[in-house]
Parts: sequence; structure tokens; C-alpha cells
Amino acid sequence: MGSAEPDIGCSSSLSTSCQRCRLNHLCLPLALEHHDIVRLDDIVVRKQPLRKDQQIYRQGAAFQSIYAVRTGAVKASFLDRDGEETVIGFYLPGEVFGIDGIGTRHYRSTASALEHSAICEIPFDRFDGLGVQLPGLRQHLLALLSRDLVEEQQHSVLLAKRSAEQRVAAFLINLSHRYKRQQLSSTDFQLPLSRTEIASYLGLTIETVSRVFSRLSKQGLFTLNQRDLRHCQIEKLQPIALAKTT
Amino acid sequence: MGSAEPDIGCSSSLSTSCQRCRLNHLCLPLALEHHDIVRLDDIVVRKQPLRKDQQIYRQGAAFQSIYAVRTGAVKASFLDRDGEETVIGFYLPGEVFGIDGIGTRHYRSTASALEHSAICEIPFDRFDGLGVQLPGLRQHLLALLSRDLVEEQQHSVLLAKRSAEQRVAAFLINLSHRYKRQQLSSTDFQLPLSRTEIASYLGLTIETVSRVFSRLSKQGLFTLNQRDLRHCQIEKLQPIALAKTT
DNA sequence: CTATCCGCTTGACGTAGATCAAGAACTCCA
DNA sequence: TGGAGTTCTTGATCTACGTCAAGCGGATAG
Repeated sequence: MGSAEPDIGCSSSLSTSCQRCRLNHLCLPLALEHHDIVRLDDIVVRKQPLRKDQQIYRQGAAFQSIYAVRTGAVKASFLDRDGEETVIGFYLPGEVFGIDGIGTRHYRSTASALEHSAICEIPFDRFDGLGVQLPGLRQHLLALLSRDLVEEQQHSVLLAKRSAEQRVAAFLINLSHRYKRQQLSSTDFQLPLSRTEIASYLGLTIETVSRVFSRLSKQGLFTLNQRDLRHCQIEKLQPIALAKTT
Repeated sequence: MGSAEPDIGCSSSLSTSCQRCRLNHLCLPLALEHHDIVRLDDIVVRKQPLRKDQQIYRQGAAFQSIYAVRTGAVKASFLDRDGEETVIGFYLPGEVFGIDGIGTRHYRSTASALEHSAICEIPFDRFDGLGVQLPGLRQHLLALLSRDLVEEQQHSVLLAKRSAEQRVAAFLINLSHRYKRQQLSSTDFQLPLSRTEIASYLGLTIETVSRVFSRLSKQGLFTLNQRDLRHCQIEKLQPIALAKTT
């Protein structure tokens, strides 16, 4: 996004510790007492900021670390053998990704930056070692995985049962919640995904997504220019997202 | 299934221990040394056999235990507020379910027996306590969750991108693998789900599922009477399940 | 300032799968 | 042994969304 730039900015945030990170109440440290956060800090690797489209890990690569988003946004996508890419998820600041590699010891998707982003890497074996001493951390990882599983189940239900309009409405509601969690506006924000990516994530075509956006904004539920969403009326989207399939 | 019966049979298997269970190489004990299995055994509750449609837990109930299937089959389904039921998963002998409740401390779906079934209950806090002493068990649970997450992601991709025929083919391949894992025939088995349940699980209608079954069996890929599948040619289903969406 | 590209929108048309409707086969029970 | 309730199949029709095709506006480059 941003202009040209040799400098990618935010070098200040590069040096941030978990203790001082404004996201520590959302992210892994939330499981820890103040004095234990230091120990997590020791193993967290704060990476060089990434440019748009830079990859964090690739599908099939050996699993080594889990990651957290500090700034920007990251998508996970799955490439099937005909070269078709499917967006299976995306992650906003404070969210953890890469945990789907724990079981198979291989990443099952490719993670890449959706925009300029800063991420934290947590080498898994060190994290696991820490878990021995800090049961809270262990519990938290378990809870994280379990909640991701539930979300993925809900995504499946969305794809299995809901119309295009319902999927798009649910997508916007979900985004809104996740921005709110970060103390950001829940009614005005940038879409982290392109139309193509949204379509892929929701199991639709780009044309359908575009038409649904047009229709909903014509109904006055929000205004949308490119990725710039404004005045989103979540309470009016809610009934659309739920609606009886009768 | 079976005839009338006051006795639900398999009372012998009721007394089985994990050590002697024929599924112990698939199920939780696989993570353990022989002499540690006894400790797992201590906390496992071998429940009364369940009849078809009996519930194990209900959506929204407080999370207490995780479960494993010993015989029979179990489905997990999600009820949305219009009363529509969606089948989100099903579990065969040796498989563990209920772990999606760990994060929220509430079950997010209802689990019920698809047929006469025997299940093992593992109270989660005792299990968790055991995990402190048996790191292998802890790792295994983590791996289990992570692999379930991957499978759920794959299910989402199936729903997002694949045609009715591809979904049904993938479903049969999946079943075949899971029966094989149990040392059962991978080409001849009973479908654990009704047409209605299969349709719900695959995001289709019952009519479409039925038509696809007819079409595929007319092509000689298998024979199917009601739930009785025979001579299933997995290697011919594979190309159908994958096929280019071009 | 004009050209090319890319992301997005919009319209016209086609189709896979949904819906509606009927009937066949199997199950359960009297 | 037969009738009522399931579950599954099959056909005829409808429709939401996909496909194809054109055009627009904003961004970057020459």
C-alpha cells in the first residue's frame, strides 16, 4: 500500500516487548501474570516488517514456529494441485496463526502478508518448553486451538447453508467484531482482503461479491469505495446474516 | 440396526480396559507407553451403551469431558436459531470428539449416537491433570486438535469450491480411509449417515445426494443399497474428487 | 498528459443444483 | 398380513449464482 519507501516505517514497534505491546491483552500474553510475560518475551522473535505479498511460511514446509500479527494483516491460503488458490483464513493484529501445523509438523497452508505487516515469531519447541513451567500458557494454546476449530466449523456451516448475501453479511459482522476487539472502529475500516480474496474465502465469485456489496450499500447498510468501508450498520446486517433459509 | 433386544449386547466390551481395547493404537493411548496406559485407564469412564439418537452432550451445555467412540458412530450437529440442524461432523471407533468445547468451556454442538454405540468418557480436568505427568498425552491432545482444525479447513475448501459430485466422492474416500484405519474393509461398508445427514454435512440437498449416488453407481464405481456400500473403487473416485474446476 | 494495467462494477445469459411433487422400497407395529 | 410412517429415488421445473463480456476509474509509468 503506502507510497514508495525504502524505509518501511514502524521500526520503533520492532523493538517493542510483549510487556509494552498494546495488543498483549488479546494475544498470547493474556494468559500470563505480569512477571511471566518476560519469559515469553525471551523467546519471541520480532521479525523485520514484511511487505505486501511476502510469505511467512509455505504450504508443505516443516513446522517450526507459531506466529502473531503485530500490525497489518496476514492471509492463509491453500493451493490445490491444479494451482487453484483458496483463501482459508486471515489474521489481524493480536491474532495467532500457524497453529494448524502442530499436528502434522508441516504447514498445511501458505501464509502471506496482505499489506505491510509486522509479525512476531514464536519458535514452537521453546514455547512448548515454556509451557511446562507456565501451565496458563499451555491452557491458552489449547483454548486457542479449540476456538479456532469452532470458528472453522462455523465457517463450514456458513459455506454449506448460507446464500451469497448471508455470507457477505456474516463476513462484515465478523470483521467488525475483530476491529472492535482491537479498540478500533467497528463501523469504519478498511477491508483487509481484495474482492478476489473475499470471494475465495466465501466460496463465491468476485462478480457475486461485487453485486452483493452494491446491493447492500444501495440499501444504505454502509458505503464502500474500493476497500474503504464506512458507516456500517451491523445491527441491520445481523438479521440478513441469520435469516431463515425457509 | 440390530433386532429388538432388551440387551444391547457388547456388555463384554463394556469392561474392556484401554490396555486391552483393540482400538488403543488409534485412540488416545497411542501417545502412551504401555505402563502409562493404566493411568489413563483410571480416569476413563466406560459408559452404558447408547441407543440410536441418544445424546451425549448438548449444544450450549457446560464442557466437562472429552469422549472417544468405542463401537458404533456418533454425529455432531449444530442447531441454528431457526431450528435448522447442520451435521458438522461424525466420529467412528477410535476417534475422539468433544474437544471443540475446551476453548469456550461450552459444547458448541450436540453429539448423538448414529446407531447403537459404546463410548468412553474422559473427564477433562482429570485428563488435564494426567497431562502434567505424561507430556506425551498432552502433546497428543494438541496434535489431535490441530489435525481436526486442518480437517475442518479442508472441509471448508470442499464446500467452497467443489461440485456435488466431487463432494460426494470426497466423502466416500474419507469414509473408506477411516474404515481402513480400523482394519475394516475399505471397499465394503455401511454408510454411518442417512441421506439427509450426508446432504447436510456436504451442503447439498437430499435429492442431489441421491442423484449423485445413482449416477456414480451407474458408472460402476460401487453398488449401494440404502446404506450398504459394496465394491467401492476408490482409485476411480479419486480423480473425480480432485478434478479441475476449470 | 496519455497509455497500460489492475481491481472493481455491471449487464446478459447459461447451468448446477434447489425446489416441488410423485412414487417406490423398506420398517415397524397391530 | 397389511397399513402407516419412514427413507430413498426419480422426474419436471425454477432460480441463485456462475460465466462471459464490456466498461470504468484510479494508480503507475513513460
